[in-house]
Amino acid sequence: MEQSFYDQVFELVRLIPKGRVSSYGAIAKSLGAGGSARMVGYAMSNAGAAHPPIPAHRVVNSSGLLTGKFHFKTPELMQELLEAEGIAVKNDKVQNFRTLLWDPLLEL
DNA sequence: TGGATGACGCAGG
DNA sequence: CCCTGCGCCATCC
Repeated sequence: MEQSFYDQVFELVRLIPKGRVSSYGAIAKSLGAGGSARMVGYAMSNAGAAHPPIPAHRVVNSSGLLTGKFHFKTPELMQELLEAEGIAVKNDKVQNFRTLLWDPLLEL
């Protein structure tokens, strides 16, 4: 059963280590779809409905901005989840993003 | 089958 | 640093 891009995204996102973050672009690229970063985000809209919960809060845009926070149950939830894992967030942006970034291509 | 959609990325001002 | 516009492309209806 061919797993759609969605499913591949879900599985990869679930592999993101606690206390680390990843970006839509990095995920898309690791799946061999460099230009479809938007699809990654689009896939995440299903994250809330997906069965094994997906740590979508660990996925931010290439700048470390919490662009998808409005898709959570509450806009504050995303930041709170990140801070609960030891990730500093300021002004909707992940601090030390470059350091915390988990690139599947490099670390998997 | 075709066209709209979108939790992005990058370049330019 | 902030904002704007354009391109990308799998999925949905």
